[in-house]
Amino acid sequence: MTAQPKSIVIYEISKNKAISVPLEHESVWLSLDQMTELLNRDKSVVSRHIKNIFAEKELVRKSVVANYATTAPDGKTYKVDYFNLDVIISVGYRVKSLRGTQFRIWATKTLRDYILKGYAINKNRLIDTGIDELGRAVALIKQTLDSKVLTTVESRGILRVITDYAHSWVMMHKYDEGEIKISGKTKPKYALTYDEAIGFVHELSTTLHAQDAATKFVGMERDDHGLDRIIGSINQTYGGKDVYKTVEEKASHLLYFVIKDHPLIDGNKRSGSLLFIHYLAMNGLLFRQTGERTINDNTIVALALLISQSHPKDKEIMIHLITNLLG
DNA sequence: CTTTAACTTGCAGAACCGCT
DNA sequence: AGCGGTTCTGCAAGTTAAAG
Repeated sequence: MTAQPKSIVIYEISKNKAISVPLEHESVWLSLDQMTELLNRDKSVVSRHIKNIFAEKELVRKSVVANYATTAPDGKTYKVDYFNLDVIISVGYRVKSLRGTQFRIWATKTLRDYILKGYAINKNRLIDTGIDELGRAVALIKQTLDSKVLTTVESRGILRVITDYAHSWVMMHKYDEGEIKISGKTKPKYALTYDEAIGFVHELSTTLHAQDAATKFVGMERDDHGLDRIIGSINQTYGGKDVYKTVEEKASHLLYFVIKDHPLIDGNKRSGSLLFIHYLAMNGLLFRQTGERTINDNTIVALALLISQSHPKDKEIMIHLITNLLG
């Protein structure tokens, strides 16, 4: 495996010096030489610490080491061991130096929360590429969602990844932008009606029941006309103008309201997602000109989970997030 | 077989810790 | 303060592996 890892600066030593920590395969990997620089110690010292870490069975070698090929100045390639975050932190704790101390403080503070996700994000990166990062988070869980039936523990874990991620994203944006604007530029040409919507919901519940994948309450309306109200509100006009002007905006609110207001006894996430997809499709926004989906099923699953976990005060940022993903 | 780079090991000094 | 022990450290000298 050859790797020229994408670098992200995450560890600032001082105002004008920082160490680049490469991100690869959803984790952080450093070679011996890089750790030497990071921790400001002789290579032999780092080497010895690593050896001890494995000798003392603090970590198991094969689960934390990757073998890459690097190209030396002479053009030859050598195999170099890359050590993951666990090793970097372990060595960091053994090294006695100012650098080591700083690293430990930084690692404990900054990294711990991100280890779960497998990668670290610094503030600027988060602001610049927040939406891409969510996409990455979604991609990360994609395999899991695709490949197997989830246990409760696993789905909780995945949920935590999404919500943790979303939380940081929300915080950063709130802090740095102050105000959130809702985007989108597609004019609606199709309006969803209640009858149509409830038809879809019933269809969904029939399908799910046929697959034995739902309780009998899925698709059953609560008795407060919630769904009707939601559809009314996304079609709502004020002074002859739509309150929500674009398809992106309307679709986002539709998804958000169905999940958050739970007009159905059960199956709100699934129904909301279905109506969301339907609404996008009818307004020609589900597919790009290339025929590729604007928003794939996994992303919608992630969004649905995210919305259901989100705090009501973060409604605008959720809407913002969805409209951006549609953009 | 030689060169080169990556990595390990031997060694001695320094810092530290608990104990007397 | 002095002692024995441990851990960490850099240097120098080693081994290992890739490739001409």
